[in-house]
Amino acid sequence: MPVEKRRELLLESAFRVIARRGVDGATTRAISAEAGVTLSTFHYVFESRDDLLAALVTRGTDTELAVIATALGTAAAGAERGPGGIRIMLQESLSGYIDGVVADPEREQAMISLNQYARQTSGLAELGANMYQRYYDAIADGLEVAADQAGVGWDRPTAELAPLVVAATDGITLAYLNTRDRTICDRIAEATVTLLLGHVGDHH
Amino acid sequence: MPVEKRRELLLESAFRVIARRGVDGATTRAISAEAGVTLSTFHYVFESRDDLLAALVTRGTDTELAVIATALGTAAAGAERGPGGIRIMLQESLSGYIDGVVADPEREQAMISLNQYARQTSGLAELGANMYQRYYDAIADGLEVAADQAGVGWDRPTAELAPLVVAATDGITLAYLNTRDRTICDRIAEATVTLLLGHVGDHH
DNA sequence: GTCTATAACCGGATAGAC
DNA sequence: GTCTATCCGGTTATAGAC
Repeated sequence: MPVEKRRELLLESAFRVIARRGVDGATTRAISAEAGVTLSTFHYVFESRDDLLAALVTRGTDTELAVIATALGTAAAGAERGPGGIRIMLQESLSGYIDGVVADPEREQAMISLNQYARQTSGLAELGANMYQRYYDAIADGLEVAADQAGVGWDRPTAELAPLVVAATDGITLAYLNTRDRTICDRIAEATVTLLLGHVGDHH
Repeated sequence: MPVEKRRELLLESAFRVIARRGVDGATTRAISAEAGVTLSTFHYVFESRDDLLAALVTRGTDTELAVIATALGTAAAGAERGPGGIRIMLQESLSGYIDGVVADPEREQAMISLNQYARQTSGLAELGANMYQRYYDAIADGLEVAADQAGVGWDRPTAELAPLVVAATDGITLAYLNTRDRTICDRIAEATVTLLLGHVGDHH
């Protein structure tokens, strides 16, 4: 098997192990076993465990951004004109996010675990800071596009609204992971939608 | 030194080590060194590392609840009558929370690390679920008291509003840890206050 | 109660055969 | 490229002296 393929396989295996047992539970042995290869193969592909984890952190950020972008994109595409269009778009985006969390809570566990690892690992810490800025940018973009589509405007820069959305998704994720109660998540989402609608101006 | 005193000392040391290096970095050696005792003393007081961590998780929840209760209590005590009183009380509670996060981000790192550890440790997982429920209860109580004090009411059960507050604090914490930008936290707090004020009824 | 010393184990990483 | 075998450092936990 070519190195590139093995590399991908190992990254996916590592992510699954992290989802179950956290970053510190993701030993080189556990990852290799999950991928069905031996320890030597691991080290043939990656120089070290740290090497794999760094790759996984950047990859995780990128795929997460792609997910956000498509989620916002499809929701925005279906938006009708007027504030009602924005409302529906926001509702669908957030309930779509909740669907994702409920369908695969372990994925979120893994993302949180990786974020935390990055934050307290020198060399990856700046990357974590960047990660949030990129989330903010992506969401600000989505809000912009959606408003254009609906023919409305925001009463302040979307760069100031985006952090509210990210904070809401973080709050939703932690609420679900800790309580496993979707109703609570739906309430947080509903409140977030109301909040954002309060910042919709008459028209662009 | 009596066992009870050593126990407390070791728990505090463990918390500090976790704040710096995470739960997995909190080895028995590191904790013992931080406390200025040897490994054997550790095992004289605690049966095992797992034993200490379990104790720390429950203790962490309790102290956090106490912090919340007093923060809400003092903020509520100073509240004037009418919706304006509620607004000030909410603003002060949240900006006080942000002050705490900014003053000691590592403490929050430790809380997050412990919460995550509890969630994926069998035997402690249920405790994590309980933890959030207790936060909800404490905050619901605080909202109730504050409304009484201000002579107003909420347009729905405070049990439904409390998760919004917890989600907001989670969002604030993660925003700060990842961006180190207090301005963003203040915006999230301000939005949360506005959101909650939207649920204040005319009077109780 | 607290120490030093050590047993038993697990983790990352490498050597060398194939 | 992938394997088996091994080294080595670090970790939990315990034994036994004081």
